[in-house]
This record gives sequence, structure tokens and C-alpha cells, in this order.
Amino acid sequence: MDARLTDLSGYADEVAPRLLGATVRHAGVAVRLTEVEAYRGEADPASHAARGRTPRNAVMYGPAGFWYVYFVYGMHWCANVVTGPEGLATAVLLRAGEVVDGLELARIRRPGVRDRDLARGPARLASALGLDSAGTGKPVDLTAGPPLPAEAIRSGPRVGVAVAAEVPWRFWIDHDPTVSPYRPWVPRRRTPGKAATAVSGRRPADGTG
DNA sequence: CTACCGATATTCT
DNA sequence: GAATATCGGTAGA
Repeated sequence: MDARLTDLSGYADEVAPRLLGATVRHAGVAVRLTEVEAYRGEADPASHAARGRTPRNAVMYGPAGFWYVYFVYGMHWCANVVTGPEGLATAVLLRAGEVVDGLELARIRRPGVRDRDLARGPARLASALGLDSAGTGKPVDLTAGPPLPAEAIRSGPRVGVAVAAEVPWRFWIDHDPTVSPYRPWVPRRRTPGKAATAVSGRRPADGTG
């Protein structure tokens, strides 16, 4: 890790915008971060730590600078960087970025995908970096980038969360083509084809700015 | 570009 | 049993 920029000791919502433009490295691929999302410990109802410590989220309670990688929807991995002092369970989800090194390896991991889309989305990013359950608990290799002008940093509601989506703890670089596409959150019903008539206007559409 | 929908396993209730 | 910090394919504008 690079100590210049990487003061990860604060809450995730504080650290998250500073991670934009930084580069993370894992398993031969480097990604410049263009979109991140903060989860602020047990007090944040959208956080995996909202209901206290469990075997899955235990890493979030540890010291800053380590990977918390979790499995969602039965098929995808998503990668977080743990932040804050030990015990706070606060972390930053890496949502999207641009592959800046190890391009060929990233293409192999995500066949048939345009370069711009290689890490455009949290599960895509984790896949490009080769992160899975084995990554959890490993130290994060993080390097500072050139400082970004304040006006290039945008923020808005978090994506995909069922609660507290209105809290503007998603941060992204304005006009960057690798920021993930907007996807509305829809409530899921188990009966196929008979989804409940969802209320529209659940979340404002402010996708990529 | 937006919108809908199914696939899928782990986690927790 | 129910919910889930998603993605890719397909359809339509």
C-alpha cells in the first residue's frame, strides 16, 4: 500500500472519495478505481454488519487495508477494502474501474467482453482482479494516483441495496466511461413470472452523471 | 440508451 | 424458508 494517499483509518464514507483514481492490484491485474461505495459499520442498515458480527463479515471488524470479498446472488464475487479503526466494521465496495495493467490476463478472465467493460461493475471488477473467497483477509495492494479536481468527483445513492439507498455514499468520477451502468433495484419474489407490481420511483436515476 | 427477467449458492432468520 | 451490496441476454425506443 502507498501511505501517501491511503489513510484508511476513517469511516468508509470519508475514505471512499479518496480512493477514486487510485490503483488496486491483485493476481497480475491492476485497476484504476472510478466508482466506489461506502458502508458505514453496524449503524448503517445497508451494511453487511448491520445485524452484528457473523462468520461472513468478520473481516470487516478487523484492521483497515484488508480485502473483504463476499459471494452474492449465487454466482458473483464482490470486493471491499476494509477501512476505519479495528472493530468498526466499515468498508468500501469497489464498484468499477479501468484495467491499466495485466490487460491480457483480464481479457482471459472475462472472455468476449470489451475492454471498457472488463471492470465495469462490482462483480466484473472482482472477476478481472481474480478475487474470490481466497482473497478475503489478504492485504490490499493500493497505489495513489494523481490528485483529482474536486469537481470531477460526484456522489449519489448506492446501487442495489434494499434499504437506506437514499444515503449518497456512492462516489464516482464524472464522465468516466468505465463507471458502471445504472441499474434500478427491483424487489424479488420467488414465484417466477409473477413479480409484484413494483412501486416506481424507488430511487432517482442519477446513474453516471 | 433504459427496462425486464431468470439463474444461482450462501447466509441468516 | 427467504432474501440478496449482480450480470447477461433480450426487447424496445
